[in-house]
Amino acid sequence: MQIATWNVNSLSVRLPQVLDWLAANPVDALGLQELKLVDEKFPHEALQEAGYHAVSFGQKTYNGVAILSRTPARDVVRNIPGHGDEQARVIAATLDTPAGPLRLVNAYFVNGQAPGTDKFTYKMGWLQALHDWLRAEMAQHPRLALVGDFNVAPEDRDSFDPVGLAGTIHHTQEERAHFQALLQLGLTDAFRLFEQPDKSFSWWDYRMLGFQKNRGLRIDHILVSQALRPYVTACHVDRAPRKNKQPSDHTPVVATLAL
DNA sequence: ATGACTAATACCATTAGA
Repeated sequence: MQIATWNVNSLSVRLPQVLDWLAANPVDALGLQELKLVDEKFPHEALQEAGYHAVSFGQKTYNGVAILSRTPARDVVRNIPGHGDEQARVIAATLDTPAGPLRLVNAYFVNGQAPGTDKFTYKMGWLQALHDWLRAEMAQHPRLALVGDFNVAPEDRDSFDPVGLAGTIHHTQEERAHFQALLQLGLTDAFRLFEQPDKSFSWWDYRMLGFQKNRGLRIDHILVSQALRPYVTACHVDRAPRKNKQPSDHTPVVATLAL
């Protein structure tokens, strides 16, 4: 089976591209971020016609996440239990595969704007809460994948300019320490299980010909638990949608699992 | 480089993204 993540930067605008992409890439599950719409406006019908069930957690204007899946999702959790949050950033659900259940956690991590800002403080608290909840979630669901827009470039090689951007948002020690803490829960970055091209990124700024110059960051990730890791047979970034007319600034990341 | 794009808002300028 294949699972994927894609920050679409407005599902209303990007729905045709999502449908096109799913037609060409019929993944079993897709985590979407930055829906920027309320649940009442979620395009269930169009996705159903494309062969996908969906569970969504939206809000007006900003944020919003959803899980699309070939089979119905169950035991849906919205946001981090016990962590009060006005922003719709997490949706988790269980998918039943022939080989057993797979727990999928799809998250739109906080951006954080810049170190020293209130938003950065919010990001740190959110990351800690996610970590603490995931520890319990993984104990309950050994076969777990955490996918989404992490808004963290884990290592220097995940940035087009690690020197110039050192210490800036997505590159700070604090953010990277939180990413490492997730790995210490037993999660593995599926992308790095395999040989990858240099300068592999998943986001490029809309400005200054960022994509054309490959001035990007790898901030969209698929992390798998120890129980899932042996089943991962491939993981790649699909740059193709970034070449669309009116693209999202992010592009999908896809992992293949022998499930 | 206080910049550049893109999307949403009950709006024609501001906020947010990363």
